Amino acid sequence: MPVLTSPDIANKFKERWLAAYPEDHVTGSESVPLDDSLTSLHWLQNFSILSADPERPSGTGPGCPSSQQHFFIKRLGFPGPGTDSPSSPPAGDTAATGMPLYLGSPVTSGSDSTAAIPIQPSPPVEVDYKTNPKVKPPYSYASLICMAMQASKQPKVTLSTIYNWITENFCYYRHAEPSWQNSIRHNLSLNKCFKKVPRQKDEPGKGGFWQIDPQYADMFVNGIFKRRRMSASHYSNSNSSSGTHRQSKLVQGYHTAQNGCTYQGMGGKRKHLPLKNSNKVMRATESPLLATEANKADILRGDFDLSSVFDDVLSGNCSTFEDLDINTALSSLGCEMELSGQGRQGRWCGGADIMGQSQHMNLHHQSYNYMDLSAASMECTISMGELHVPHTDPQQQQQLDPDHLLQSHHHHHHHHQLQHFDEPSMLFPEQPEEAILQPWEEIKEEAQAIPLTLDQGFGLCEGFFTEMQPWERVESYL
DNA sequence: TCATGTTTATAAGAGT
DNA sequence: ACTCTTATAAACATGA
Repeated sequence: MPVLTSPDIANKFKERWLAAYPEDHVTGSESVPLDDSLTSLHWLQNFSILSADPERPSGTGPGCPSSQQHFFIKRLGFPGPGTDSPSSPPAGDTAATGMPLYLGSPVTSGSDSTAAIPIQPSPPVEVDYKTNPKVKPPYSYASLICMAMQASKQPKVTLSTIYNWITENFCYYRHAEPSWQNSIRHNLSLNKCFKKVPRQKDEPGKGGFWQIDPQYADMFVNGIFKRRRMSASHYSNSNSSSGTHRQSKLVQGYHTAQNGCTYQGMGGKRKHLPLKNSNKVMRATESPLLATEANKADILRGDFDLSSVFDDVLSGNCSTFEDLDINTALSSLGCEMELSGQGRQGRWCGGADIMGQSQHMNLHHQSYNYMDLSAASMECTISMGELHVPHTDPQQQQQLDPDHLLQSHHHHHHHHQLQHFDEPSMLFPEQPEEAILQPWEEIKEEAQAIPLTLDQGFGLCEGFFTEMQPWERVESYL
């Protein structure tokens, strides 16, 4: 099958989008000046778009994903379903910032990535992280942990589960010296985003369980850690207790509180290769050329830190509106907050596991809507309706290029459909005790965590996109 | 003994 | 220059 490169996809999508929505024609050069926090959500949102496709063949077994799925899995570099191979991430992880979207073996030429989007300065290449032991996945350890937690489908996971998932999905770590496990443990211990759940006394087994600390749920956006570096003005401008509160956490230094959920999920742009093997290990993060590409891709994917936006809004720092299509952001949140009144709760990490793979988690009827999730840091309860900035306001409505519209537009038109978050997040399972799976109920986690399907692994993160309409599907524009 | 978990130290890339 | 963030290494403790 033909494999489309990123520019190909973008261009085709753009063309078809504009054909369908000529009113959305804006100058492509006016990309949104997203700050760094807005450049790191991508892969999972993309992932969500794809995996949210209700018609996507679900039985894509190992090695036989649907074409689209395959493309995106490859494209996103995320360990996909089952044995599908992880491959180049789309600058999702911080560590991926500035990295080539593809690395490794060339796939397609991208020669017809034409005018509209002059990206992809170098031939796209692709890395199959699942089978390529040479390339270190550009995900931070925190992100890896996070992925493993998501993939496990359990509210809490053991260390070995995390190990197993990582080794299963990233060949690099299968062959790497085990020091990376030390780093994983180090991350779990130091990063306050991760919370240890002690094993019950009468429960056999070793070690405790780990989960995302709900207190930091708002730092966990769409399945990845977000840790944007706040500007000084942001700090000073934030006088609401909410904003201040959370920022006070955020600004905790790594050395004073390395734990302060300082991980961005998107990993740092770190090469930092051990001398002993730096010559053989190539981390796919080092193409300055493609940093721009990555940013563009971010925009293309409409990735931004919604929680940060939301936070900004609530803290009265509306400067963000100048940088973001707030409607997009808010819509993306599924944000008519009335949803809480339905007893259905939203969450930052979306998670409508629409395909009903929630057998295990149906026990968890914890109530996390957006407010709940961020209750620790945001004390006001404001209807999102009040926050809507009329997107007829030319000053505030950001000029989106068609690529950006890829995502934002469907939010504009369909955010009302994104209000349903049927599935409680398993990542922040601070539900009433009786609702929590007892540790011993952790079902064969080692065996189960590995061979995940796309949906199983990441349905959790589909929150914003779980109810995509057919027209919303990317492939319909390709 | 080994797996797990905590803590300290250090290095380095990148942002401010 | 300084700070933040992440990676890496290592010492040490604990418990099965």
